[in-house]
Amino acid sequence: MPKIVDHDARRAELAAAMWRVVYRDGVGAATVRSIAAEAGWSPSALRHYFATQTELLVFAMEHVMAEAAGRFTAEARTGPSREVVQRMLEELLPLDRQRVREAEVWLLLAARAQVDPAARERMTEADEGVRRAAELAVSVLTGVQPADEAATARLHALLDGLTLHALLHPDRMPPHRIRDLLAAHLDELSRAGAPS
Amino acid sequence: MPKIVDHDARRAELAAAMWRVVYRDGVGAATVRSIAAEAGWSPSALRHYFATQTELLVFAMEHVMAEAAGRFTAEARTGPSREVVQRMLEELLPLDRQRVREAEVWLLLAARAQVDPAARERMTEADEGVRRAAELAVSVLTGVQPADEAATARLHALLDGLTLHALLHPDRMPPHRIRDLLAAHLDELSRAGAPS
DNA sequence: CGTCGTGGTCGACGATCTTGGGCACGGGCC
DNA sequence: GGCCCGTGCCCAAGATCGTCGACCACGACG
Repeated sequence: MPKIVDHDARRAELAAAMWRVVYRDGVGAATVRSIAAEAGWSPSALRHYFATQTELLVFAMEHVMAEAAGRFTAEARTGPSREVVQRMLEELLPLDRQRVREAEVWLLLAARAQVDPAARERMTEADEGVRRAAELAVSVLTGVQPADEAATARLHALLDGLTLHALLHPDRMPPHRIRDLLAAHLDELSRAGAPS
Repeated sequence: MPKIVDHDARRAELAAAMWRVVYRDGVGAATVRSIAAEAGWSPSALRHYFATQTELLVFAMEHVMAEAAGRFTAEARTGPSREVVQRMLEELLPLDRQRVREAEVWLLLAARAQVDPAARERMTEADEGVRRAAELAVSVLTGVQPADEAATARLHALLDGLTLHALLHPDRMPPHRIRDLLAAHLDELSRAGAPS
């Protein structure tokens, strides 16, 4: 049998090349050609590992989502306190330049999901992670198990809305303001759960 | 001097043609060529009224935003009650097929704003309208003048987050659920403002 | 009635993603 | 050790997109 390469490793390598391009030049530069050049291959080589550009974007997005999940499960291990919950959710928000760039890719995929059916279904997994984080936060802050479904959905929407505003108006929505608004919402959740 | 046409009228006509295409075939079909064909002109003719595609999108988006504003200032004229505020904000949410399509264009512009500087600044006006609506709602529900700034920003983020989720998971976020979640948030605002 | 600027079309350019055909390399088998 | 054939990879072309430049036509003004 012929030459054998580790497909999973190659896919991870290509995703890493894409993130290098995105971090350095922005999401606008994330073209198939530039990513291939960054990785040192021809554009056609990408097709052996990602049939379409959307697949590459989704794969790369899932990768950073998994990293974020790792960050906040590490946080959660220290115990489900109020501060831990806040830091956990902050891991999902674009509070530094790198995560702003990641959020740009997320937004690009959201827009593409309106057109590309493949992006639509695979995006679902991505923000299921955010939903679960919101669920955990609500459950911890209100002390109710299972977490209130409506409160979870509202927190989830708030997180994505804050992300969107951070991208659209970075001047009006600097990191500390995002943190404050999130804290205000979490405060209300705590009050609602423990009215005493 | 040569032939004279009403530029503003022509621009409105082109925007109307674009919305016909979007309503019928989705935002993915909103290409320069298809819009020109819908309007009955050559693609180059658009350039006399919109230098770039982004300009057309922004203009068309501003048009429907103005319509929405008209709808809810009509509502507001009946008096700033709790029900009026809810209906006013519901005008801004994708609760029917037509406004889902409008929200798709909004999302497309948001993604494009990450790349196209022209889209970025002009998008600002668009969601300033949403921000003002949120401000009015907060002021009415809490009975505090001027409206609490943080509460306004949170409501604004919630509105955009709900819109996003309605687009990404229409099955998990049907219209009545959007309404319920909004109502829950408005209830909390009322309680916070009038604790007695 | 002539002029010239505006309105409009055609064609082309550059960039994009995607696809098909072909070359090379190298591991398995005799 | 030498031959196969399948995998990996590239080149070039196709399709579609937004944008631009050159050109034609019409019509209002002088």
